[in-house]
Amino acid sequence: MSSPYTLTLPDGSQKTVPAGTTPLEVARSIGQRLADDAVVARVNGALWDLTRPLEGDATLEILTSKNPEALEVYRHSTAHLLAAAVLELYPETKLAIGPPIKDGFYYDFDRPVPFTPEDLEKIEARMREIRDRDLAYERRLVNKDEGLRMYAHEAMKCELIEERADAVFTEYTLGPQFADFCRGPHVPSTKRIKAFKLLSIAGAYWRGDEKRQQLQRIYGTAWFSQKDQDDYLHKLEEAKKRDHRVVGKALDLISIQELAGPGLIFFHPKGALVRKLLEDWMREQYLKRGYDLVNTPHVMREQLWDRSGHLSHYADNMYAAMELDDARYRLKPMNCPGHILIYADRQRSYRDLPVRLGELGTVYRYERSGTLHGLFRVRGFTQDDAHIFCRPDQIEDEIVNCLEFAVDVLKTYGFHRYKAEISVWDGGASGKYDGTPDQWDLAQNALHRAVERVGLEATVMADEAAFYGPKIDVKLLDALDRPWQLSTVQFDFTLPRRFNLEYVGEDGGKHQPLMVHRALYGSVERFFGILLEHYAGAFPLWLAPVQAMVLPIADRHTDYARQVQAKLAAAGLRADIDARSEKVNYKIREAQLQKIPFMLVVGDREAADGKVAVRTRKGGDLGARPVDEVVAEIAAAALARSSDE
RNA sequence: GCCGGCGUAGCUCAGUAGGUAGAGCAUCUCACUUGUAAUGAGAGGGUCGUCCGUUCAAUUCGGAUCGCCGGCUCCA
Repeated sequence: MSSPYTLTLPDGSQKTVPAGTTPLEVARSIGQRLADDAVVARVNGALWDLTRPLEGDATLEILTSKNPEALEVYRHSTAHLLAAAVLELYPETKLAIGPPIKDGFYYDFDRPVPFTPEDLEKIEARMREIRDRDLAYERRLVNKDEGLRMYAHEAMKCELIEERADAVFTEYTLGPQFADFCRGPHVPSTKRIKAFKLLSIAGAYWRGDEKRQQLQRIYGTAWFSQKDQDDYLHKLEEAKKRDHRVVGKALDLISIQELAGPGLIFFHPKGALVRKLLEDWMREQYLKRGYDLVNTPHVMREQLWDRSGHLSHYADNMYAAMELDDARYRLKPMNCPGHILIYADRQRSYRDLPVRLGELGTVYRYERSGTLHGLFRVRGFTQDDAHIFCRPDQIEDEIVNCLEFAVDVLKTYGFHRYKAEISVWDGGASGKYDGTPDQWDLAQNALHRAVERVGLEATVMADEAAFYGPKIDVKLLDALDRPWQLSTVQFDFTLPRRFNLEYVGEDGGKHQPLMVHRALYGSVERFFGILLEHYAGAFPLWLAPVQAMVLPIADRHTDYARQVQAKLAAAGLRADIDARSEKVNYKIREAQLQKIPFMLVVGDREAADGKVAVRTRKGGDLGARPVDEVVAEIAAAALARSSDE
């Protein structure tokens, strides 16, 4: 029992230590710096408190602030600090859970009186006070029955203990008052916690279930150093500045009108122009890639939605029926039934397949008011929606084509980091999925093989498929490393059956085609918003609503400026002229704020020599050059659709 | 939908312990004719989101409602 332990360290070396040694002591024996920098240990693969004695031979790794898992532990400990501060200030508060999350942590509380922003300051101050007391995070073993009695006043904790705890569970204390049912591990003591800040208060449902009580969640951020935290807060500020709602307003691209209703987007002239470019590009691609463009009505009889199953599965998200003289009509929430009707309008031969029907289809969905968000979550939006009907032997190629198309979209718009998620079923165990095991196998295999063929990095999400079929989603990281979901390719085993879709096979018999939904921008509105944030409003040349602004220095240069503008227009460029009687500095500032790619300054010298002084929004003053040369160059750059400038 | 916060000029925001409001920018007018990120002066502009209530009096207090923001839930 008291025989020494043999520890295996990450470099493969071995170390013998007395029984009951803690990881922290081991770290110290290696070096004081390591001990100072240590946050948590990994013992036999599991995270372990630095101060928890080892229990036998083990592999041991000391995790320092360089390790992402250590940061999670650190944030979890900060969450405990928050809870301890809240209980000191507001002892009647009940605890729910307080996990680390990306960039920080939160803790959920139940308290009759809501927290206010002023409370947040008080709590944060108290956290610092407790931190300075340097209390230890002490791990204690508690017998389950005894624990339930100890936590009797904490109903939510009891619920968790009942559900998660073994016969003996662990709790972590912080000083004499605070104890929390918790798996741990934690940093050794509160003085380890350096930089943190409480950020916001929000409502959250107990266990994420909206039928249960609503708790108050306090969000915070925590970092190993003040600098890391400052960088993070700075990044938040930057993100705020490129918020598409702010930029969209500043550049006069879009608006949402209260009189018209929430979640409904108005595209102003410049926004509409950019949108047209996005749509034109997409339609061009459809035709190039063998899709047929179709258009389907915006309102259709309710029977159609009954047949498609939307009425029974999706009615909550649909606008209410309109009574017309002969029937009830519904605004379309999806384009698929319309495309299906076109497919089914005539008999299809196996030779006709694949049939690819595409539409920029505007759909309306009733989204709950609290979920609306700028262009990202709206009630009316346009999907670049296509449905592919094909034979089983074609499906893999079709998926490959969809994925290549999706990657092309990403590259065209300047997104270089992305990955795929394949959502599969649970194997049929739950019975919640439609379709036969054969269908699921066929479809999921096709998805996996297609991902491999395209060379996409993909993760498999078990039991995340839609009930009607597996899918693959493409997610991207934008200029600020924020993830967005973009393209989606989804199998549908349900609709072909509901609409009795058929084709006549080689054998003369009738067969059911496979059907795939796919949208690459997803929603044009949302994609527009993502682009706005990605580029911070500075659209690349080919998308910029105004590509060049001609700036006459004085009124006498206006005529020459118009000639320059005419040349730009003749080259197919969108050029404006700022002929106001203002100083050049003023005009430049405005053009710059409008993120116009090229400013062409013309004064006496340029007018005399047939030149323009070129200024780019990024590069500043580039000097004077012949007009024709400059126009040709800009036109060529626009045509190249470079995503960077 | 739920929890919390917010709603004052086109924009960003100040203000009134209840006595019908103010700045900067923008707009308009005039002067300046300008050389790479804001020329100066003057003028116009708000039923203080909407409705109801309390009050001699409400932008201010109370209630309702609409919208927005941060989350939760849900999702393209």
